[in-house]
Amino acid sequence: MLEINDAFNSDHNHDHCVSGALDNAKAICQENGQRLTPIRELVLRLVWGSHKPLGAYELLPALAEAGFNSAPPTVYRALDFLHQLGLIHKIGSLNAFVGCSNPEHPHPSAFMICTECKTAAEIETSELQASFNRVANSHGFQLEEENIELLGLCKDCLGSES
Amino acid sequence: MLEINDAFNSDHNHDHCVSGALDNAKAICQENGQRLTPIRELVLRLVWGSHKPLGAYELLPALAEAGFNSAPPTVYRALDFLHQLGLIHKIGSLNAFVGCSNPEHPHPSAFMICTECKTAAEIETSELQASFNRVANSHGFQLEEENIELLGLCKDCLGSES
DNA sequence: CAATTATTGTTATATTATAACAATACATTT
DNA sequence: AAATGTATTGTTATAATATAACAATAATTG
Ligand SMILES: [Zn+2]
Ligand SMILES: [Zn+2]
Ligand SMILES: [Zn+2]
Ligand SMILES: [Zn+2]
Repeated sequence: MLEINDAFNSDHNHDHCVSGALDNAKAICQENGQRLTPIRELVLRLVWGSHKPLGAYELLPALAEAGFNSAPPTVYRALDFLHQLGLIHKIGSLNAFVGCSNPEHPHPSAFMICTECKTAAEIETSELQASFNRVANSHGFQLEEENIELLGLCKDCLGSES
Repeated sequence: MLEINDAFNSDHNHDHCVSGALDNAKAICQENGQRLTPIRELVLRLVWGSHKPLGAYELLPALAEAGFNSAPPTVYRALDFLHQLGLIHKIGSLNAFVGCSNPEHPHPSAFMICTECKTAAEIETSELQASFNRVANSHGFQLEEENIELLGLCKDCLGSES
């Protein structure tokens, strides 16, 4: 059962993604005794504005519009906070951030990323996990974190090629 | 048969890695009608100085010492050249580059990376490939490139913990 | 040799990220 | 509520990573 979020389904109700993410964030902050301050919530909303990973500097204008300080440390602090709680992932090859679809269950960062429309869809890795563990174990490597990026063309972009 | 290079074997003869990499580079440049100029060869040697990924700016001093121009574009051009021929990989989460152990056979970038000693050991992904293809196919995704990073502690660093 | 192309040199700038410290807001104790 | 300590945000400066643009040189081709 390989699951994925709805990122590549252009018909999905994205408001559900956002409201779900906000609900998750509130619950997780609660559990961890952390505060989802206005800045943090705004940054989370902005990151969840779409399923396309956003760079830190792309968030600054919206912070300014909302009346907050919009210097880099402000947004990086919020991103670090959200990242540490597992509410967002960082896509290393893009230097960009995207919302986590399932923060209630901590898991590695694993995405299919469309190089055309830039959409990043999170992959459920439980099946892959066995393979990774086998590779690691066979070399005495203690696996602690994973960054998995599958790059290519999503269904929609394949369909609309020249 | 999961294979790996000798990166995590501290006893390995690293001169073999370097000379092999140089031989491969010369052959591949030949086949592709490209020139392994002195700058490009030096950058490749520097990247192969160890199995620890190096940032572009870490290479500049050595370029200067060797009498070359040592401005960023020089090293980025050489890195881009080597990357396009598959002679080196870029580790996205580190913004750093490491030599490819098997450039004769183009393949995705896949590494185990020790967060303690910084060594990056390339993983043979043919077994994982089936899983990745299955995930991609099941979502109509046309897989074109992969960046796989497994982070953790290598055998040696596990053994010498406090 | 002349013309063309590839490579390198050079200067400037764009992009991404963090350090350091001050000011404010929040929480806790009295 | 006032005092205290902690967490968060504001602010300025700078570090680290990467590219744009054009000039100069070297290599290749005709
Ligand atoms: Zn959505
Ligand atoms: Zn996630
Ligand atoms: Zn070696
Ligand atoms: Zn390789």
